[in-house]
Amino acid sequence: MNTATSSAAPGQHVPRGRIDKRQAILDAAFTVFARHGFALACVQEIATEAGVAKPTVYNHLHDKETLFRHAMEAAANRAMAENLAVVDQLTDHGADVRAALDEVGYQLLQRHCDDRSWALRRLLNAEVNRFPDLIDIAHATGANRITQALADRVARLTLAGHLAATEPVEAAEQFLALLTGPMESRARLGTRPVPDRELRAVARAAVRTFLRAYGEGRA
Amino acid sequence: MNTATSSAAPGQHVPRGRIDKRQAILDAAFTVFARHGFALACVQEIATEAGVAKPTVYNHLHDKETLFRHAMEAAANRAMAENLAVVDQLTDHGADVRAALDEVGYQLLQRHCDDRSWALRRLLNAEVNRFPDLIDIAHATGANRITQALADRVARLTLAGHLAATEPVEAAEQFLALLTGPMESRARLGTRPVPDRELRAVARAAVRTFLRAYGEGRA
DNA sequence: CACAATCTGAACTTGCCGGTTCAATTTTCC
DNA sequence: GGAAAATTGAACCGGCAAGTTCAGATTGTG
Repeated sequence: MNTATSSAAPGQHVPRGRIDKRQAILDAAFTVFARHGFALACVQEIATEAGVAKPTVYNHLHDKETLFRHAMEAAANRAMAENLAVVDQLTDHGADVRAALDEVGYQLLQRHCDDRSWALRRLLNAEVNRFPDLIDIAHATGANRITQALADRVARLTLAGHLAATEPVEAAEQFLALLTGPMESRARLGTRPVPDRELRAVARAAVRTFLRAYGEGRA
Repeated sequence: MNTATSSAAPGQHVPRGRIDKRQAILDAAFTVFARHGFALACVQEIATEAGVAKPTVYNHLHDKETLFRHAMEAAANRAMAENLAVVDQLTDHGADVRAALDEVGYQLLQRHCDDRSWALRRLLNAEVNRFPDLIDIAHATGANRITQALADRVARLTLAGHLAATEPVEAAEQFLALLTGPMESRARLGTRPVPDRELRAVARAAVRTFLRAYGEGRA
């Protein structure tokens, strides 16, 4: 396979040959699946969106199901990486815990309210009956991973005397719940863009009650 | 030919005439839609599930879309009523706030983890693109309604000196978030039955941090 | 320039389902 | 008992999309 030649996107013009068609197909597949759902998404539309002919799609990914699986997995991995990067920011700040949590909470909410994030969760919900294994993969590489990473940070903050979290994983779970819970009703399942001001406000509220419950002054 | 008296299930003799076919059709529709999603659910299967012929379905509800809408609306109303009944239990108990919140939280989680509740949320997520108005209706008669009812109870408890919630709606939102948030990862979108013990534990944890943040001792 | 592999556009087969029609039967109501 | 309304089974139409096939265009390589 000569997919090697300049896989790093030399520019814009799509060279009619075989370059990184595969990635383009996966991206287009996620977009179209997000638009119509699995059942009504036709492969022709995916091919068109990717600037590719239909047989080419079937050449790279044998059928619609594997196409869906690979597209979902790629999207989940990307979202997970972004969220982990945000959580890792909680390492340095040791002084002002509230400010650090505010910022991390805000950025987590930004990722949470991204169009592709909403689409990913929507598709997981929608097709859980047809692809039961996908939810295991997504939760393992998704929610659980982030909860654990956040629990690590909480444990460090607790040892440093900045928090009083006796159960780091429980505290992490509840912090995430306080962040994402109030968004469900505001974002209308992703159909309504939430202004940054509102994200900041929700993050502040979440951090406020989190610190009231797990703040330094608590036993 | 007549499908003959008592073709099946001697328990409840099916009165072949027009009785409450409509309700049977709506129930069957929700079941089948939950099973296959809107796109792949065929009306023939709904008719069979309801013990009815296909033209009868189209006789009561003109097409597949209105059938879906009515089925979803009925399911949402039922779920809302059940949740409101639970929240209303928070009226009498004035003494032991923690015990009352524990019980209400547990029962709310039970409703939240019901199969039909999960199916309802799944379908809302899945078909939000095709039925954008459904989410408004569901949220208005669902989440918002319950949040407001709970906020009412919180306000009463605050005035009675049992809580220190300066913002009742925010407190209610966060209480619900603390309850339902940790369930997402545990219930696998409803594909995994969560034992009662776990529901109790999650409710206790939610009430614990809620009372730490909004308990009587707080300002 | 020629060879091999791939990509492309289009047409085709196959299967499924929404929605309708219709004659025969059943139920309800008077 | 009898008429009106509803139900039933079955067949039919129309449309849509998955997946395949095929000849011809394009690309990379020696």
